[in-house]
Amino acid sequence: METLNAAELLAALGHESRLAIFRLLVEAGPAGVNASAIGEQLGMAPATLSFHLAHLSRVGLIAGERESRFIHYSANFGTMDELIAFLTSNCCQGEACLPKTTCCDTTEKRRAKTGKTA
Amino acid sequence: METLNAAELLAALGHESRLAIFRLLVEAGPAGVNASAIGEQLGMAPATLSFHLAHLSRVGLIAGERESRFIHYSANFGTMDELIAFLTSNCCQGEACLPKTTCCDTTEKRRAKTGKTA
DNA sequence: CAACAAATTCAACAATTATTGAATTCCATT
DNA sequence: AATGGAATTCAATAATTGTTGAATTTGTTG
Repeated sequence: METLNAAELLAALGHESRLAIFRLLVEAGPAGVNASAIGEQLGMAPATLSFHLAHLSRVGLIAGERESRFIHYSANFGTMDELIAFLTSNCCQGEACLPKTTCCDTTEKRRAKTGKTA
Repeated sequence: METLNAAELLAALGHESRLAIFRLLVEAGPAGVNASAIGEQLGMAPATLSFHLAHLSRVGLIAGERESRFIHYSANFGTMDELIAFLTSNCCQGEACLPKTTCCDTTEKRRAKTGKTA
């Protein structure tokens, strides 16, 4: 990932409303949440919500899929993955400096659950 | 970490110049880099650079320490750690969805090097 | 097809953020 | 204490981004 692209993703998440939307979708998982339900939970006006959803979609952090009258939005975990990889890459010329990321702890927990080693 | 605080950090990183500064400092490691050297490497005017350094400092992503006439700036890895932890927490109600973060790969590599298991 | 609900788009305005030349502060050296 | 370099602050301006009511599109249902 290039710096310009990563900056776009970070800027998209760097707004309280958009971050709240994204976190909601991350916690909701692949099933997704429809726009009006998001607006209701976060107390956002429809037009404002659409503006932020469009922004997050444009940069590829979320995606919407129409299902009858509703549009279900869900987080794009792959994009998030790439962003975190970019942020932590080439850290400290290979020296240990990020020893306790919860990201890794979470992976540990997942392994403990599933029994898989990779 | 709260959403508001995380959004501030992400917004700080969500600007191409500031992200470039931060990445430079992450790669430089704890030793840090002085302001004019940063400006030279990234081709930024002094006043512009100061503005962005102040922003990154204010939110706690970097810190500057004076050494004679120079001010050495370095990345605050702890803050970065917390941010990544926030972004990846409560993901998908505990289901696996971020299986291949380089963050974790890097931890693996580090363990392979040091021989430590935690 | 008329009525309604979900969601977006539009347009106008408000608010915030970024850039930069000039002035200033801080420190070391002579 | 004067010179000069590192870095910041200031002030004015430029540019971008966010908000929202009203209008519009899209799809469902009576």
